[in-house]
Amino acid sequence: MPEGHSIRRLADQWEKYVGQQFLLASPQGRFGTQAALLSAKRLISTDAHGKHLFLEFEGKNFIHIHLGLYGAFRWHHGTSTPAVRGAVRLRAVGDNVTVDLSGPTVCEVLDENGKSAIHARLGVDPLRSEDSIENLLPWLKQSSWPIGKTLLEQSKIAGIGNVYRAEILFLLGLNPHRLSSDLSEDEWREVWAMSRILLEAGVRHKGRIFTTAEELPKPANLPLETKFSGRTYVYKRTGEPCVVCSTAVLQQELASRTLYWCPTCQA
DNA sequence: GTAGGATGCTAAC
DNA sequence: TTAGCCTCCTACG
Repeated sequence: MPEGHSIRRLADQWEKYVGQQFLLASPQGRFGTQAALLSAKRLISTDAHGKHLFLEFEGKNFIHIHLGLYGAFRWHHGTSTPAVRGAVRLRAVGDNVTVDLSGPTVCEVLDENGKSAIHARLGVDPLRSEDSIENLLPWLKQSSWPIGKTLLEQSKIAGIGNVYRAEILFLLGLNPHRLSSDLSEDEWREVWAMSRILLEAGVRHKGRIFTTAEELPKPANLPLETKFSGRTYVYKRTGEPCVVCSTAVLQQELASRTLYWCPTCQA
């Protein structure tokens, strides 16, 4: 689940508890010392940038979390504290909620400078309304990276993962191997706009990626009244007929991740 | 019921 | 470059 939309959603969920005190513990042990340090402090604010989540506690201390591939939060509403299930790195107990975090790639406490350093190495985020792709255009114009690689590069564009990469490129009919410098500025603006639309939809759909949803933009030349059997157009659909042209969807490695695409629609 | 891959990154080598 | 994280989902039987 954890592409940028999931992290934004988590920040929104935590936002409801701003002002509350949390008792922090690390049942698994790996976050024990730092949990003790911040335990019983009030939650001050939340922030999400790309796939990184920040929870600010009193004293300008930030818990920085990156879920990686497996990481997950489990929310238990109510006053009873449930038994720990699995390897829980961080348990936060508030007035009316218990939140368990397991399997993150990163869970650490940072000060303001540490947080700034993370922001500094992340690119523009389609879910941060103040961000735009305009300042990145000069870099894109001279980049020889294929766009399928650029979209996953968190230091340039933050928040897009492997599912959204495949779906964004398919919806716009872009060949993933085209060079970043080969796209016009307007094409990059379209990529940005589509990224925004899809990630925002992911937040609305409770963190589920559902790019074929009715209200979303459709690929060009989509036959009328097409019925979809899945939540994505090409992601994880190797060998299945493309919904537009019936060509078999291809699978191929690009930037160390499995890319799915239609060689006809994305010629 | 079980096996295996994955929406991703870090740290060790 | 590779192992590790340690969970969830899907495909298979």
